[in-house]
Amino acid sequence: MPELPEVETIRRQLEPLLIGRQIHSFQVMPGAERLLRGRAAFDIDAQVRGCTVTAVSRRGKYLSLQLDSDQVIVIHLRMTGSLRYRNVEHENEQFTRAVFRLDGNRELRFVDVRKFGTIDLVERLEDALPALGPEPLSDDFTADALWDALRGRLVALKSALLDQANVAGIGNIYADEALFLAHLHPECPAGSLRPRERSALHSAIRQVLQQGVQHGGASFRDYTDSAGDEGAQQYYVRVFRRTDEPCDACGTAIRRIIVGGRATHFCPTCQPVRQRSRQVTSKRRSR
DNA sequence: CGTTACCTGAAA
DNA sequence: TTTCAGGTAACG
Repeated sequence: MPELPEVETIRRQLEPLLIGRQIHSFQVMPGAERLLRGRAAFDIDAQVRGCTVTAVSRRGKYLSLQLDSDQVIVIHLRMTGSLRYRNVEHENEQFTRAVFRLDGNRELRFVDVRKFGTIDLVERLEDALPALGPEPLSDDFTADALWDALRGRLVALKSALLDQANVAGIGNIYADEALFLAHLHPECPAGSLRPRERSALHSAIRQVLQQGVQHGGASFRDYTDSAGDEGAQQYYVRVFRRTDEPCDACGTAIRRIIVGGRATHFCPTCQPVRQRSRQVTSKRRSR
């Protein structure tokens, strides 16, 4: 469920709460063992016991807790995962799948209805990450860097935005929103963008993600932050899940289509299919 | 490359 | 009862 702005919101909340805290134990609930991707809970528990959290970071949609043992806990929330920072006495959330017991009678709870989320323990962060594109809110993310990822590709532009190897952290909400802001049709070939469109897309991506962070993320269905509160970004979306509602730029009914297997929302007037898609040139060399 | 599987509950 | 879901990896 959570995309970059939601994970960043959680990171900002947890950072001051977790830094300096010692982990007393780690436990996985019965039936949720798969979230460790084959590793045994007792093994993780043995390694993190007594360790202190020294940093809380984010890369794309991954959250990581650096430990003073020089190991890193890497968490991905996938579709319905969330984290809760609670006092031990606080009522247990339904669908709690794993718990880090901390000093001061605190707990970090991993809650996840669908059990898609994962927790890894590694020596170096990169060991737990797949190939990821640039961080869209960092200086590394330039219009040129974006174009490097899109050039030569025939896939639907939206699918390219969802590919974490191109840009890290964009998900279904912010892909639709960025394309709306950039006036680009979600199905146009990724490699067909002209220079102005590339820079429009580049700034649209940054804008929607920044706005998402400012509003504490978007709570459409499941997302809540580490205190259990909702974000506000759902009140600011222009197209996402607004099927048949009037576009607030031009009044045209928002359309919903499926692109790359994902529900996709756009304004057919503000985001027209390009008359003649320009040739996709220079094939991109394989990474 | 597009499609399917992974899970489970809420909404239609 | 069926459809749908803020994601990704594994298919063919």
